[in-house]
Amino acid sequence: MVTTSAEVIRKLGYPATRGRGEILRILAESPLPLSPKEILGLFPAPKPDASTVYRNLSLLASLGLVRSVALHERSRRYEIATDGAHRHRVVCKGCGKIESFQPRRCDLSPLESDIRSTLDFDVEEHSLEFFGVCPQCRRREKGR
Amino acid sequence: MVTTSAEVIRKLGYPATRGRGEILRILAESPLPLSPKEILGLFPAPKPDASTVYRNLSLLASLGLVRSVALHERSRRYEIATDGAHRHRVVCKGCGKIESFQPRRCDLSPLESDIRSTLDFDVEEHSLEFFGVCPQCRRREKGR
DNA sequence: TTGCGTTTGCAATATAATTGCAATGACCGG
DNA sequence: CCGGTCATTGCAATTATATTGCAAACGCAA
Repeated sequence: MVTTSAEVIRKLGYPATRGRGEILRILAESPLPLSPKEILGLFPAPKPDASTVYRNLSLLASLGLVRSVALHERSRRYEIATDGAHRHRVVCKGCGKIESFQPRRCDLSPLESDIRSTLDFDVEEHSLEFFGVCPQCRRREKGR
Repeated sequence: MVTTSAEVIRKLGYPATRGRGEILRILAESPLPLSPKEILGLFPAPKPDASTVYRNLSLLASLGLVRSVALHERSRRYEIATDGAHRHRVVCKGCGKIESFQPRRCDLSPLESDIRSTLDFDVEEHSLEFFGVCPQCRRREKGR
């Protein structure tokens, strides 16, 4: 039995509007985290107002259906959170290119217990991003 | 022999202005990463214009003397990068409290070689932040 | 289909960051 | 120590990003 995103949203107690469904679809189809503006750009006509996109991204994030990704940029980015797969990013310092990858292992539990015992924080999630130079920019740098 | 921050800046080819020295001092004395606005607030009079703070933070970041920290907030934060210590953050989802810590071990090199071999990116740095619930907010949640 | 509570579009507003330009400041050579 | 040069600063305007109030439109349970 398939569970549509609309059903998920309704089960969580909110009306499944067109905007919400589209945002989840757009993010699910994107290999990269998207900014609100990019999401709006990918909306089929009629495009909603930008404020609707912002409001829905906040709601979906608070419901745990999307996740915000911080990449040291001016604007936030969002990714789908419903496919369970935990992903990390590599960002090129030269050209800004973003690549996602799913780590073979991502065992930060020793660190998380450190945090638990030292700071008494319950850690619920983490965000791990890498910054470096992509092949193209490396070649360009070498060439100089 | 002591090396003042002014000397460091000059050696890198830029005039050592008052603003630059103060920013480095303020960040060096802060246990937490600060936003540009917070940094401005900590400036002794006469306070510079906000644009000066932004410009100098960009410059100091490009020189590698400060580092920006992304905590899923609207504004960037900055920390001193000259004390060598690599730090991570734990942010409370309830109240926003930020704690810094220096991990006992932070060995992400297996992940970084993964990235190197799979994506051919040269990884130069990473950013690892944790999000959870602090003791106070946990108590408050339980109490409800 | 109807009614009710939520969401949307729109416009205004808030917040963060960037830029152009004239005046000021840093610092090198003498 | 002083003057000249070039970078930096303050100021004001501008852009980018995000948030909010409110009336009209929509989603959905019965």
